[in-house]
Amino acid sequence: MKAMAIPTNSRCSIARSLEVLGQKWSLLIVREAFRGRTRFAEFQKIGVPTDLLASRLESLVEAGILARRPYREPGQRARVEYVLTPAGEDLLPVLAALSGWGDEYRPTGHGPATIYVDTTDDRPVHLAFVDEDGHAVDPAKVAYRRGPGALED
Amino acid sequence: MKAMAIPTNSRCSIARSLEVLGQKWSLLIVREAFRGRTRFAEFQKIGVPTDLLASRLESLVEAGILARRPYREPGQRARVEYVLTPAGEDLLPVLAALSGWGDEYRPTGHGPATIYVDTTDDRPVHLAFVDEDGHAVDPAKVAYRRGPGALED
DNA sequence: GCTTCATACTTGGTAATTCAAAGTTAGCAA
DNA sequence: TTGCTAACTTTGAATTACCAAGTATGAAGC
Repeated sequence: MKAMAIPTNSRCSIARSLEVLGQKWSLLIVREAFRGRTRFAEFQKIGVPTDLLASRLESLVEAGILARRPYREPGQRARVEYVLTPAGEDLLPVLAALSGWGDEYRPTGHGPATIYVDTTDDRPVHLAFVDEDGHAVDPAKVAYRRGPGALED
Repeated sequence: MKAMAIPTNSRCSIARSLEVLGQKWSLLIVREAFRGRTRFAEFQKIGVPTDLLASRLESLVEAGILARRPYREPGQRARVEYVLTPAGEDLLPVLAALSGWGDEYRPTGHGPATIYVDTTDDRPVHLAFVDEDGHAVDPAKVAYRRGPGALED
């Protein structure tokens, strides 16, 4: 139970997100959480060393991405499992962006291992930039600009 | 000039993307490239140690995200700079997803440092899941599913 | 020709992080 | 009291990151 505080000092929201998510295994643990995994032993299957898994779960809980939830199997002692919080659920676009890019530029030849669907009708959806009316815009026309919170440099 | 090969072995496209992008500083270097930075000395300003910067630039070039381009300032020797390739440009959704999440869940109180705009009319855009007709769908209804390239487990 | 300068890296030493494997803890059951 | 299981800790070696200093290249000025 060591400190492990994650400082939040950058003006850049990408850098701040990466303070939590940029550590090795963090996003893969979140991915497993989206796949319905909740328990230490289940997360372990992705190959993360157990000491790091314990440390990353602690960071993700501290960052509000996962929440500890007690559970008890019949005839077993009480234990804890880890479930996505709303902040964790909102990481789905990050995973979708990474998998979309990986499918396009680092393909395996087996097709995508993950797809994203609208659960109301099971139709596939994908990430896109949309305008204020909710209509997709040409991604080639989208640019990165400085916002109100940007510093000079 | 050492080897630095990046293996691509995972069936998961998120893991494959992270083989390149998950290394420390990689995504921040890409972010700077989107801000128009191209030169070693410019990238250095974000605080990355020079040995890592050299190593990351090499990885990003090897991954096809950046390309080396010779240039020459008047009265100076020929040098190289680093520009985004199409594969690199297509990382914009990854940055947008990370900054969107960071703005919401790790805010600074100064407003977003980065916004994304449609360059045809300068109107703000944001990332969303869209259906095949290009219409935004409720993000709470989107789920992660296994695709054709997934392995059993 | 020799020195100076700027940019783009290397190198060397140290600190921090990651890894694999083994050990620990807590409570339940036989 | 012993064994069992899931969830961690600990240990020590390997890798990676960090910082400061140094090197390489070629143009320009003297």
